[in-house]
Amino acid sequence: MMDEGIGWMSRIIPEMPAPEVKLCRLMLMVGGSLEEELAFKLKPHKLNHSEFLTLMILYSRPDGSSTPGELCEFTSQGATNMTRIANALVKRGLITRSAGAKDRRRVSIRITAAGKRFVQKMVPPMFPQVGAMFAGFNDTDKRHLDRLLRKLARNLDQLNDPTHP
Amino acid sequence: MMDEGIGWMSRIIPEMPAPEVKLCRLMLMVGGSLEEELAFKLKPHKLNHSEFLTLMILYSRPDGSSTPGELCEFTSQGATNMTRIANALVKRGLITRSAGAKDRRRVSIRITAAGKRFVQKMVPPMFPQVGAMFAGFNDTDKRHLDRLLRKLARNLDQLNDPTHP
DNA sequence: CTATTTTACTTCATTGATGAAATATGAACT
DNA sequence: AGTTCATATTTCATCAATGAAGTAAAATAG
Repeated sequence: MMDEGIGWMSRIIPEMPAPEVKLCRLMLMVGGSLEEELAFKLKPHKLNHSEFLTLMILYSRPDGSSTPGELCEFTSQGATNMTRIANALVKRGLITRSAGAKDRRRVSIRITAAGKRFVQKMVPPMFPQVGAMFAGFNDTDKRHLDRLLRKLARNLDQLNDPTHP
Repeated sequence: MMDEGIGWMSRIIPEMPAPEVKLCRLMLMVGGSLEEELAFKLKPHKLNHSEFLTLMILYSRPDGSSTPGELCEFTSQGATNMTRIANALVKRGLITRSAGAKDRRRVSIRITAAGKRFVQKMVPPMFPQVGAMFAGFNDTDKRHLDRLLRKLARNLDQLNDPTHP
């Protein structure tokens, strides 16, 4: 269906790099499905992707704490949205927000015991679905996919950044 | 960075399928970057992803026309949003909206001559970037990536659908 | 042939994410 | 010390996307 569309297009616009364009569309589609799937699994817990990711990052830190700025980097969210996320998670008692000790501009965000329990409860039931996603993938497939995605990620990063655009 | 986070996590939650979870995160990250990159290229033309995709689908149809419902399917957008998209594109003169002839519930949406010119003007400059994304990918890499992404897409589709959930 | 149900789309209210501006603290300069 | 500049976060206004309810035209049932 997408193949037809792009096939037709490449007949009208012959200089189009059809295979690469197809891969782009594929990536976008799969990425979209995956987000959708994740949102679906998170909905019962009243979390969205960015809130979940924020919580998971806090969970995965030895000391369970970070700052809004750091979390913005790690989650690639804007500071504005991080404020909202923190508000939401604080309201649910999953994290705490406290004035930074050393630099008082920095706000310290820390996952609570309830937050940790919450993660421990909600995450494992997602594992089977994650497994099912990769049904039919052998170890070589997984290694290849990992390698290709990482290379793609690097290329994408360099695309706008590249110290000399 | 992500590797560390997941590495740590899998130490606390040993039943986690770490390689698969990593691939998920990778997919989400790469998908996100790609969306971002696309949004960036579209911004100067005052289009967003869904509007662009809608326009491209119309462009790639032999008769240049469709209906909101069909476009919803193809773009995986909600009907509500399709109304907004159509409004926006009509306002810019890139498409027309007219009452359906046969079935008067169906609205006919058609790309205009101006819309086609617009596409022809804006699309080719994106090609170099698309090429750059796949720098260092040989044909085998591309074939592998295509195959793995399609398999992943199939698995994801079956995940919620599967005729008997 | 009318009454009900279904389909196709639109309108309205709400949510999540963003950009621009405001606030507050710390760092650097003179 | 006092002024200026940079950094960290929040507030406010706006937009895109969604869900729920509304409207209008077909399809179907009685």
